Amino acid sequence: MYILDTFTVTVRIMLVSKKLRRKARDGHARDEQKAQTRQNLVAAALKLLEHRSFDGLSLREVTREAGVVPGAFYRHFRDMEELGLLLVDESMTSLRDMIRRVRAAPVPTDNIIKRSVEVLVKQVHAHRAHFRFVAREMHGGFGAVRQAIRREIQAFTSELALDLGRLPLLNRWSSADLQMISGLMVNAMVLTAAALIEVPADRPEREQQITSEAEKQLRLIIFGVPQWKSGTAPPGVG
Amino acid sequence: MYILDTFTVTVRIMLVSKKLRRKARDGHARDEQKAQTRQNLVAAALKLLEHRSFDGLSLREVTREAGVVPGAFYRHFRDMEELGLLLVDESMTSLRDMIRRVRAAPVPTDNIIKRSVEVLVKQVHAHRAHFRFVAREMHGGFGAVRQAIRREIQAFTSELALDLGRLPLLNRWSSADLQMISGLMVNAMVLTAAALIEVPADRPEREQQITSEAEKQLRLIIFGVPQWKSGTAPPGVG
DNA sequence: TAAGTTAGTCAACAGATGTTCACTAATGTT
DNA sequence: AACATTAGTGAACATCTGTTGACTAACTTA
Repeated sequence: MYILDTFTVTVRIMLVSKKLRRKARDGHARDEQKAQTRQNLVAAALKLLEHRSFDGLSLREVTREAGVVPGAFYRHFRDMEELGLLLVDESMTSLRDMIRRVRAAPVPTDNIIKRSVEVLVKQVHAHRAHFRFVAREMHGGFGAVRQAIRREIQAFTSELALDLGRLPLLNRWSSADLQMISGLMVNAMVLTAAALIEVPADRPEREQQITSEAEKQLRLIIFGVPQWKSGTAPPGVG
Repeated sequence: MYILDTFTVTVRIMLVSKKLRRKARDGHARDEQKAQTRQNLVAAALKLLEHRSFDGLSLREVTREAGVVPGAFYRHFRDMEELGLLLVDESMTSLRDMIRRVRAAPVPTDNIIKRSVEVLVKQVHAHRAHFRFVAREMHGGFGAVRQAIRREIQAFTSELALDLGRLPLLNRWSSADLQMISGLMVNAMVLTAAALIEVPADRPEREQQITSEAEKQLRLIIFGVPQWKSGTAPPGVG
């Protein structure tokens, strides 16, 4: 009886030993541990979103993948929706980093286009899951998430329009037209990213093909501008 | 005892009375009824896909919406996947109808672009659910469906490239370049369709705005072509 | 008219889901 | 050293899921 009780206690301690993952050094061990779990949940979600879309994703799957009991989810998010919106936030940060990187170079450099595509490819590789999430949920079934993404992409497009306005080639265009052009470019970039994500890891030549196509497309868009007059058209076409 | 049995029978008949929906006139009443239910299932799925995406959709939801018991699903499809592939098929027929309609006009007409966008808008209104499905599942989480859509869109793009090659403006371009240009145009059209779908029914001015933006984009793409030489670039840009 | 087919029903199943609750032990605070 | 806080556990719940099988009445065919 005495021995049995001791045994039971021992087992119990082993079962909850996960809590010992980190020891208390500074005065914030608890907050750090919480942040760690929260990030585990986010990472788990992103991993699962490789094969499902967001509204085909269950709360229990996420916690299972994160190595945590279902109820623990509620210590971090009220909803799956709240998780989704956090993912949007994180993902858009990846996008913003990208444009910032392009802008960081001295502006009137040659080869802006080539450089931009290079940065895009690098960023897609570094944040594959984020880009996949954006491309997928941009048209996805989860209303709140979709709308959040659209709003952010809209803002992103406006930023790009401002940048484009500084190029000598484009600095005489109306902001509405610049908006349109940057819209076209953002579309091309998002779809390029989506295509890059689908490339199997063992087929690098497909990737080369996609990037050179993207460069061509961007060139075509930018070079179309001088030829283009709003409202008019060449004979036999527009 | 006697009365009770009669009552039971009566109730039973009422419960299954749904089968009387159609009477036997010609010799195919059964097949017609089956086809009708099948179409109900498809329509139910499309309706539900207005707010969910395909892998967030359950078999039971579909049958419930179609007014049929869950087991009945298997008389028509083996899987949800089979249903999904049928939806792809139906939806792509809508897309093909569209390009056929544009092509039906005498080719060297003026205003090709305006006409194309008009047809696009009409088609989106007529087959809203189909276009939503394509836009959503093109990047969606359900592998088989996504791949089927991509394959069809690829074929669609090639068709368009052929058509473009017949325009006097473009008939000297390599097929690879034509493919690239039509890719750009298909992107713009798909995204335009996606944007049109999101327009609330009570805001027709948003729709006007989207269509005129689409026209501008297509013009820009086509007018960029003469200016554009593969591999070269204007000073300070490419 | 009799016999055969079958679309759809009903009932049951094993399992997965979101959410809640009391509990515990490591952390933080006094 | 005593106290309060809380991240994570474990168990239970009602509900939903996909799939199966036996059954039946409308249809078809002969």
